[in-house]
Amino acid sequence: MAEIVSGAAEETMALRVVGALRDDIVTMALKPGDVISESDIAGRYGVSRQPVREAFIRLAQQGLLLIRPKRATVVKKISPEGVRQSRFIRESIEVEIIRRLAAQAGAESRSEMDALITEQEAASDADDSRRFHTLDELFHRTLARLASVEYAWQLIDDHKMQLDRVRYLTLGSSSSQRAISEHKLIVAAVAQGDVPGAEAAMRAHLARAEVLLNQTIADHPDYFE
Amino acid sequence: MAEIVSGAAEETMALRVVGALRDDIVTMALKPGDVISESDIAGRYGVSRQPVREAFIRLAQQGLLLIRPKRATVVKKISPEGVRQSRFIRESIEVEIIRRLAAQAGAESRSEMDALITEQEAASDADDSRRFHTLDELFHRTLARLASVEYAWQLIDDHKMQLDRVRYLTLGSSSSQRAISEHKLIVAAVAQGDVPGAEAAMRAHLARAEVLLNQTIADHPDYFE
DNA sequence: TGATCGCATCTACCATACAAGATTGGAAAG
DNA sequence: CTTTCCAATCTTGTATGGTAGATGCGATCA
Repeated sequence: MAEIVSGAAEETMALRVVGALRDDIVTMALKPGDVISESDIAGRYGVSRQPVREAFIRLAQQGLLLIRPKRATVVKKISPEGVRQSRFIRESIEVEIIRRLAAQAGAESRSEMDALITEQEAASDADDSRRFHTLDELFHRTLARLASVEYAWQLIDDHKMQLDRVRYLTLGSSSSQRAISEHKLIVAAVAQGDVPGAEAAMRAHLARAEVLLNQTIADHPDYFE
Repeated sequence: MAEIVSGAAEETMALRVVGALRDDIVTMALKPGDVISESDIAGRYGVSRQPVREAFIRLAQQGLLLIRPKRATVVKKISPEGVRQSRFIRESIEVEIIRRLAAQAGAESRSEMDALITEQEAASDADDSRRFHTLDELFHRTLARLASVEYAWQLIDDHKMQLDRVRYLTLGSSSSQRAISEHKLIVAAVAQGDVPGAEAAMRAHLARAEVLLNQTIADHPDYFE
């Protein structure tokens, strides 16, 4: 557990603690079920309990911590049902986004999407999974922006952290190639104005995660409820 | 601004303050743009600044308050774009819900929906707009439950408060009759397994809110950004 | 041996004091 | 009269002490 990066130039101590803890949780440095306390974290980061407490409240609202009053605060275990429903929300919104994109079909949109896919291929060839993850994130966000619903994307960003924890556990399984080919299918359908095709491609792309989820649960049963 | 209802048996002071403030904001007792402070609310409710501060953090994360560090805390003005995008999210999810319901079509589901609509008609005849609002809420939540995505409904419940503020401003305009007939159309389409029909009916039902929004902005321009 | 009670020791919750940035008003200078 | 500047007084941020509830372990008693 490293020191807080003071160079981050965050506004307040509380926000610094929020960022540090969130990173530790998403990257599994703090594992689901781990028990932490205000005093513990406060001492570890060299701040008082007050900003830590506020950080706990924020992270609890985001579903990463579970505050049990007068008892303890624990890193929330991953709820398989919650993951599925978060995925349902994301799928619902992305399908709607794709439908809009396919309907309005911009030429400059096509080139922008193509450029991102090219970058993803480069990252995949270099086995840079971290960069690939970032680009995949950007790909979906770009779809939202092109459909003029970028704000909506921000709204569901919180729930996405649950999915990120699962994704981190599945980092080694190189399914990048399949993801790229699926992205190509989506872009191609959008370019042709093929609404049902684009919708089906997007559903298939997102549905593949279900397999990974079940496998992850089998690999790390104590991280899930 | 009434006293905190101590009979509510809430867990902590902070949660009591959260509930009280949220009600005041949604019911426009605290208007968009109003400036409040921790000391102010603390004195008003007879508690210290600490639980009030935690309440502010929670409400800020839910988008109802805007904390400007070292300056002040204000009731966030309603963002028309935010309302539209929240509605986009809700529409995306509800369309997906209706699609699933229409596909699996349960007989007991039909009777449950019919019962709710009957109650709504009674509330509308009695001009009980508050009860009608509650029943309308229940109707949509029931749809989610019948589609086995009730947890997803909880996830989007936070964003719904933005819409509730707008809805509160449009309470007088008796559009209950139209809402009921629209609900009937949805249920009928679901019962017949008419997927496109159910989808179209749901979109129309939700789209009508856009008209109300524009009218509301015209009526209360200083409540919006 | 086994069960029950009590106390030491955790926890999060709340109150209070202090710190530091931001605002606002008026006074002073032009 | 206008402009500038400073200080009183707001605001939120942080630190710390005390409180009540929950837990766990050990002593005591049946």
